[in-house]
Amino acid sequence: MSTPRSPRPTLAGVARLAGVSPSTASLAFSGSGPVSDATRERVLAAAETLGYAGPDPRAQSLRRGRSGIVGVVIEDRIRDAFRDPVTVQMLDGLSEEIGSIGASLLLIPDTGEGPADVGTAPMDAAVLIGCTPRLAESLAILSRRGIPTVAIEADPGLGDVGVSLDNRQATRRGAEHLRSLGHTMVALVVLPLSADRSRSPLTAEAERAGTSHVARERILGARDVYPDAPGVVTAGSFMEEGRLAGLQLLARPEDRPTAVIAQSDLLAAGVVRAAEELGIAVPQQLSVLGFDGVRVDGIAPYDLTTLVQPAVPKGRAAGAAVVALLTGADAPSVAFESVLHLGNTTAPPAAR
Amino acid sequence: MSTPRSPRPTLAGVARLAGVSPSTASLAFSGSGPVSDATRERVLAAAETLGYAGPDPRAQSLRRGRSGIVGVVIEDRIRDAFRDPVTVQMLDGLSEEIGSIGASLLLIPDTGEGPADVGTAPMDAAVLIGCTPRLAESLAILSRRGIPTVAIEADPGLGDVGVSLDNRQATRRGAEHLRSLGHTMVALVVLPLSADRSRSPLTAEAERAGTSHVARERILGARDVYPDAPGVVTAGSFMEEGRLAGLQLLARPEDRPTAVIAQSDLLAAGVVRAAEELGIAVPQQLSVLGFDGVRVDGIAPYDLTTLVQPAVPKGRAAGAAVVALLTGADAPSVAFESVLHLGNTTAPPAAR
DNA sequence: TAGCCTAGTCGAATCGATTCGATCGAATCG
DNA sequence: CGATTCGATCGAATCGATTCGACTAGGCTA
Repeated sequence: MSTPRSPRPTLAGVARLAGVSPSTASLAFSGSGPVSDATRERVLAAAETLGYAGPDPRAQSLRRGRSGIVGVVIEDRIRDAFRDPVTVQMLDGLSEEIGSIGASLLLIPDTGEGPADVGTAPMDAAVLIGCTPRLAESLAILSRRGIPTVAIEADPGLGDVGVSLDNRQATRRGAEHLRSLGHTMVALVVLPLSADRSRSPLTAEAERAGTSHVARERILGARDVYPDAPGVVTAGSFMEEGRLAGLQLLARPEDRPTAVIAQSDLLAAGVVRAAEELGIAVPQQLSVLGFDGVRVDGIAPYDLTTLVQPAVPKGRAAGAAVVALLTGADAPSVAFESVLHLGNTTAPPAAR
Repeated sequence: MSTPRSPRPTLAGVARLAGVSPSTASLAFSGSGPVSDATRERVLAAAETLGYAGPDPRAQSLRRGRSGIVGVVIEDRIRDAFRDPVTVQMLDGLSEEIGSIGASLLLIPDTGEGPADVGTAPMDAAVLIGCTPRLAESLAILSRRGIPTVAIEADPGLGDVGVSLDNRQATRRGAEHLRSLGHTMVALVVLPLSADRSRSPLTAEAERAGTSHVARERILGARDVYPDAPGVVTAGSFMEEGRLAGLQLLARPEDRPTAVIAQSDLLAAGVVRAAEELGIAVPQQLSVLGFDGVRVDGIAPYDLTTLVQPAVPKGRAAGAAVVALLTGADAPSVAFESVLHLGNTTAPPAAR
């Protein structure tokens, strides 16, 4: 009659109804202390009566000093970040791993302006994916906030823990494969080198000015074998970009390469399509090498020769590092290796 | 000397150093009250000295009763959910819209078991994407927690606000287009009908047992025009699935359809590829109709005839609904309409 | 010069749970 | 049978900020 019932029941209310103290009620819910079965059931029954849905996570995270949230800093537009299957697979591995401690992922688009989420979002740890533009700034903010960070394929040394891939070495291995087949005229199809994503020829200048660690390393690996290979910089890791690059590289028969090293499978698939369009047989007249080893949707019946990187394990490793950082365990950086998968898109160059 | 400096500075510490009360310091940070410039600067300087990175979001959300987090309930595996470009685009629109109130997205994989995140994750509101299997249960949990929900393309009536699409009508319009071109032998390539995703012929039984609202509606739309069209149920919205379905449908020349209604652009693109492989010319010998109108990567130079749905606006609408729910404004359900885009993958059937 | 208003600041209560140490009764042990 | 121990429960402090009402000077009006 007199008590105006509060909109949401609280643990205190449940405790009162059950005739126990709030501390006991808390114990009954968390199961982390000795509580008699009778009491626990009384508390649970009271909760049922009141429609109490469990402890408020906000209060929990204040008191516990932990929110169960891991931030993932991605480039500004979700739709761009998630078009890359490797990113998605990593996220999947990451989610799986941190799920084991009951944490979940908060998406933090790293737009320069706006409500600077990197600075204000609640999280226990953050994972940064190497390709974000403002990586260093974001890291600075996070470190000031005292939030541990894991950096995936960023420049070495960034973040509390790094997860890296043998981009250069792997590409070199792929290039060596092409060389061993006898290719001498090889062209590169390169991932975006910097934040302003625009299509352009791969010039020495563009190469120097590039900020994408991954793209640079993969160029270097190719250059280890083919120091003078020309190339095209794309505007993103999409089949369509690969196709455009392919059309451009294959346009003039007189200086047409006999092999293309693409920096991603999507780009490679696009090059294959361009070749199809131009009536160039793959692999007889053109070899195409990819990178990633994701099941590219829509390239069947080809089986891309590519450098298979362990995308899901990479994500899992990042997740494990997060868990380690949060539990105070040792969190060593990890380096992953790619494996050359020999598909049917590479072959010796056509005899001329 | 005597005060063991606490690991992380707090607002109270900053206030003490600045010689003001905590309340004033809070005002200085949030800017929501009258504070003299001199004081504000003193507080900011003190924060700088102490390395204070701003109010703790955990405490803020407890006090404010709001966390700035919007949950997105997706199917269990991130890598599956995000392979669908429509989902990703919706997410993008959603993120954009809720970003306007400084909220960000928490990914909640809806696995049946495990730490039931739907029940424990902190969030101010939740968005459910229609295709999740345990939709009803999740909604029940959320409602008990008092968390407002927005359901995208779920069965009508679910969630506090619904965002829907004219799946049936749109498909009907597409089918009518095919009929007007003169097609009589039409086959369907259908999205997964239920949680157990397996390839199978589209039987009346499978159709009845289906739980996917979207797939069912799109079938009904096609049936409005072609009541007896045969079909194939795929295991997911992927090109490869479309290709497999296409190979199957087009295998025997004697009962080969002259047109295929695919329930997504990816499936449609796969059907086109299958036709290419079999030497069937599109659109001369086979018309293909898609759904979604996403820029399918890797289908160029075709321009798919498809029902363009406003994916990003759908996400934005969901975001706007969330904002409305949180600000107490009116949050009406929204229905979106698709537009038939006439590309170059449909044409009159070949004269025989 | 009395009266009033306003900008600036402060105190104290509050958000909802967790957790440590204390308490109390009963059971066990010698 | 007294002392010890253990299990169950409770009190009270605490996590870190926000916010409402109260209070104090000045400045302004009449």
